[in-house]
Amino acid sequence: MKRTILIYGAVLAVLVFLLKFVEYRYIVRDLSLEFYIGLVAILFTVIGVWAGLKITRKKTIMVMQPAADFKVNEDQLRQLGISRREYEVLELMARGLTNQEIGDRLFVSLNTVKTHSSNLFVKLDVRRRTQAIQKAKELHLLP
Amino acid sequence: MKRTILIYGAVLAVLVFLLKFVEYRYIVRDLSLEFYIGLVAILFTVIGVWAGLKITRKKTIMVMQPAADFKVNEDQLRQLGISRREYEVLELMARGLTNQEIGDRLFVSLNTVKTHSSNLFVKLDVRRRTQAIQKAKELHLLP
DNA sequence: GTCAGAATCACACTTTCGGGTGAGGGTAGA
DNA sequence: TCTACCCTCACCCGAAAGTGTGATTCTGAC
Repeated sequence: MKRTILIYGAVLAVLVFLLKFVEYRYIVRDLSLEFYIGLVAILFTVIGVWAGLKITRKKTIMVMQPAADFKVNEDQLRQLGISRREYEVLELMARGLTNQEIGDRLFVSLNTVKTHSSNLFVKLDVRRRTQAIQKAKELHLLP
Repeated sequence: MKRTILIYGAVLAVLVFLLKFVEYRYIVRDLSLEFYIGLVAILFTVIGVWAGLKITRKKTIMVMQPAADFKVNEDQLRQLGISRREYEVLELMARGLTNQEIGDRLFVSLNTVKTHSSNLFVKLDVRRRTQAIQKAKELHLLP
């Protein structure tokens, strides 16, 4: 947050400086007032668009979370104690792969995948892979 | 789309007019150049923010659509030749129930559920229930 | 260095799935 | 009526999935 304020302050300072610079050029070069004004207008329109998006982006993402750009709920993952490997297995599971296929993709044995999936089921409190997928989606662990 | 362009054009026209008006006041009233520039800057910053939000809002809403109101794609069901009973099995399958549990709920035997699910897999062109669920969601047969 | 947790694998065993085949009954349309 | 489709069920068999126990290796934190 502090850093954000600093960045915004710096940007503002640069803008003021730029304004003064443009003003200087205007006086020296004798460009038309309209041109000068237009330049400022365009510049600040761009600034406005940028600032507007920057400010609202966080809010927007929160609202659209269920649909488009999905973000893994990592806090939930940590809370449930799901490890990296287990999560990888979960992902492939959700794509409908068999344990053997998952093992092949992750370069581990079938038994290893079974172990991971078993641990996964305990942590997700389910009994079958279909339930695991279901629950993982509810908890925003999967899109 | 045409209306949008018209609206944007009108706004632009108003802005130009406003610009001229402010300019006029500047000349008449003899306000400082800095004040004038500042005014334009603020005005266009606001415009920029507004435009930026306006443009991105539509995208956001469109993206959110699939999540909110789900409607079963019955045409797709008919096209694939999926019967009522098969769809019921598919639904319960997606909830993570075993074939036995599905049978209990639908008051039919395990073998019947197996038959239905087998037919389902052929119609959906998949090999496992996890894939069937996945595909059914892609085809908007399931939420 | 030690210790906890993760990742890896094995093996034996049970349960669940899925494929294939066949078959009987019900219902709606040609 | 006959045909086509749906629903139902059974049996067999093999393939996945899931359980339980135990063991080794590696890594990061203390």
